[in-house]
Amino acid sequence: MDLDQKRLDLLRDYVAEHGVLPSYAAMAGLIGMKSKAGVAKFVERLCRRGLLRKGPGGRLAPTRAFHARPLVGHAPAGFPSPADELMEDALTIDDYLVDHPSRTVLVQVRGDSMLGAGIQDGDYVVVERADQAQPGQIVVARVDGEYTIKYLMRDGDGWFLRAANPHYPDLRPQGSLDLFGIVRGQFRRYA
Amino acid sequence: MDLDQKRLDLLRDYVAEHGVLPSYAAMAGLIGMKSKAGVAKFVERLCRRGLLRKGPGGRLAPTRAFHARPLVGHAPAGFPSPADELMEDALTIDDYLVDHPSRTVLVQVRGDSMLGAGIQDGDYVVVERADQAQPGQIVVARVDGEYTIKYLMRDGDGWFLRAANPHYPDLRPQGSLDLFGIVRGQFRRYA
DNA sequence: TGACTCGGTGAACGTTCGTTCGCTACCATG
DNA sequence: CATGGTAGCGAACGAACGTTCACCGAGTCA
Repeated sequence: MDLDQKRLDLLRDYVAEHGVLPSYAAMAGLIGMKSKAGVAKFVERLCRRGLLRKGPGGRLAPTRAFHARPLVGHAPAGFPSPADELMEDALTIDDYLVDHPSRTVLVQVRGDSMLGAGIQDGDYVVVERADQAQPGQIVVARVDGEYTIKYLMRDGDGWFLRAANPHYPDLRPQGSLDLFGIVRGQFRRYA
Repeated sequence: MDLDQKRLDLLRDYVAEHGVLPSYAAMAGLIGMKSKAGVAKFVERLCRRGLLRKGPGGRLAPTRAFHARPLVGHAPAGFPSPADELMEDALTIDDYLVDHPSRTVLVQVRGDSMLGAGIQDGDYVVVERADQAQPGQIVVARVDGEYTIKYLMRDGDGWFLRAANPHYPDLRPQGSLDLFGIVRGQFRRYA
């Protein structure tokens, strides 16, 4: 329904501003209704669409889908008109990049040693704390007292780190190579 | 306080799972208290730290800071021990990448024409819908019926699109060049 | 040792919440 | 025309909510 879509937008704006869903009474004022009963039916429609749900104690909660951004298609493959935002495809950036919130931190990258892997100076990487990783993964490690982002590699002589930029030499730790975490994702903003 | 930090983690996990803050009673069970009054004081401490706040109608709401992920420093410049997570620096990925939620969509990139700008095949870009842009910005545009991601450029002959990959020729639209949106950000996940 | 703060308990209180029910209006379908 | 489904109104209800108050033990400082 088109009217409900308008109301949904108002709801999203409210949540963006206040961080919580409004009470039924407040929602009535928000979306232009006069009775809480009307709101209840509206809410039930949203639940059916999977945008809201009722958690423990009957508390109303927004779902993933509520926060998700529409994913309109591919480029340059020619994607469908953005008008038909069926929300069939949608994703939440944060959820997509972070698997284990409590073990995850962000690190801003300095330098161009990983340029070949699409990681530029100034980019942020999503790092999951870990003390072991697989060869081939991009990791944040401390080697000889300094933190760095590199590919983790292994050969007959043991573990070492390799930049994606061929101008950098491989890094073989003198002592131990201690891992800070595994790079799970990356993001960047344009001016 | 260290104890409150532990409780905060529990709270975050709860919110991650249910999408809403628990009631005071439920929170008591969660963090191991026996009275709602104790919870009220705990909540007040979190409000003072700027992690929660009370919205309209006294409704408790998580703030930006509540959702933010710790930003531990820079690499490879040698960043401070992750132990001192003062949360002084923290950011919310979604907020960082999206300025205008209602005008923003995500598009998955196909092809390597923007490789030089650090945008790889399979990456997602954050696109803000717009029908005009500045020269030099990365845009999604439809040229001769096909959508594509390129630098928007302008010279004496008018507007055209340029790939970051020098193997691709400039794209000069036969008819009009219609803009879909401006690329505001980019993100990617590693296996 | 006394005074004070801080984190927590337990109970009581008034409010606000979401639910429910009956009703009306509209609109498509047969 | 009758019919059934959908959208909203208005009022009433019980339950759950967050607040408040008095009280207690542990730590701290003079």
